[in-house]
Amino acid sequence: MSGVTTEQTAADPALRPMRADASRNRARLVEAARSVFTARGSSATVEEIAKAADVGVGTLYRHFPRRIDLVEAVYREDVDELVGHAREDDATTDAWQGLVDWLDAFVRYAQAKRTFLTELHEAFEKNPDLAVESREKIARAAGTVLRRAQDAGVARPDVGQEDLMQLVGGMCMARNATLEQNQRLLTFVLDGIRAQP
Amino acid sequence: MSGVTTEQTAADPALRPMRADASRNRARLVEAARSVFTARGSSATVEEIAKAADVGVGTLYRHFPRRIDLVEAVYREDVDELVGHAREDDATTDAWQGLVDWLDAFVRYAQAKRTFLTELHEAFEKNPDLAVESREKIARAAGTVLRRAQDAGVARPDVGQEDLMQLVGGMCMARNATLEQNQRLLTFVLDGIRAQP
DNA sequence: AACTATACGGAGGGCTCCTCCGGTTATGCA
DNA sequence: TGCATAACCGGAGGAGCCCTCCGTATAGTT
Repeated sequence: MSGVTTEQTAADPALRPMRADASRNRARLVEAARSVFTARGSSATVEEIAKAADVGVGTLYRHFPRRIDLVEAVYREDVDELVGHAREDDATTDAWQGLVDWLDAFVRYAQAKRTFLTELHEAFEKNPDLAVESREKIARAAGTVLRRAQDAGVARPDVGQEDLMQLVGGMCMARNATLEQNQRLLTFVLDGIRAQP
Repeated sequence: MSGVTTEQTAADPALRPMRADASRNRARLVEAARSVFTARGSSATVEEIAKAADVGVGTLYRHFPRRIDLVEAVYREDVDELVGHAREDDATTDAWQGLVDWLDAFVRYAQAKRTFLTELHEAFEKNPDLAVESREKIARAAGTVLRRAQDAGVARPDVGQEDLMQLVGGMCMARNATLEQNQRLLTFVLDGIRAQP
């Protein structure tokens, strides 16, 4: 239920808006890919994904010429959704709660990333820009929510966005850590970041 | 030139020593696999490896039932060679030089590991024991060389083996770091560890 | 030297990624 | 609205790769 987005492939400049069915199918394909990758991991096949999206393999390959492009598309959506969280609650919610919510989203994102990490690593290998672009996007988002909390006086001013990423990112990268463990650890980090009255 | 080792698969207990040609072919296969994986990365095929070892694919599959088993074998050899370095220079060489040499070997090992990291991650995924066993082996070796240097009074006594691993391991995991950069960083770490007179 | 257990080799099966092209559908214009 | 055409859909099939099977060759033993 993410609305009808008339997005188009990043390659061609907007000569024409994508046809309605094409953009709908593209969205369904990414959604299906996320679902199948999460369920079957590395052994997910493109036929499976096409079937889950109610689409032929030909259509799939029109949108995503190589299997790895699907992985990339899913990952890009995940990253965009994560950084989107940082923009939404601009003035509506509490600054501290905004930080808490965003870090929680980050932990969930990192956890989800681990379910198809082998595929993702291959994507990074094939397209190094993907890694640096995503890292920058996320760093900017982290900076936004952190600075907002600091400006409101609820977060310690001597914590940098890099510190935050290092702390939380490293935490999530550790093997055999469950979502619950990471969320528990996150509360410790948050206690450490909160401004002392 | 590693000598004729009459090793056998880890699975079956020693009912009989491996036949000479079999053990020779096994060694050649691992050697060929290392070479081909290093050269072609993820796109290395088993046919290529068999040809490089002057052996048929049937023979390859007798020794390594699945492609991933080859990756595992190469990795195990690399780890064993690394921890071997820690034992060789027991009383022959200087304790400090022993530590330096071993850490240098470690950096080289980590660098080599990155050339086929996608494959390796899959191997860890399939066989989690491989990761923990290797980590323990390496940790023990690190402890050995470190303690020896500390007993000789040339390394600070307040540095733990875990600190060492965290420091050097984390350093090597960073993306786009060259062997030279890491070796430079290693000199800083060594300066920090050396006992102050 | 003969015998037997063990290993070798490579043709072929099955699966997966990806391509190609005839049929179908959406969009712009009269 | 109705038509022309450009864009899109679908699935059969090619190519390549992992892995199996079984007849042949060889090392080790008596």
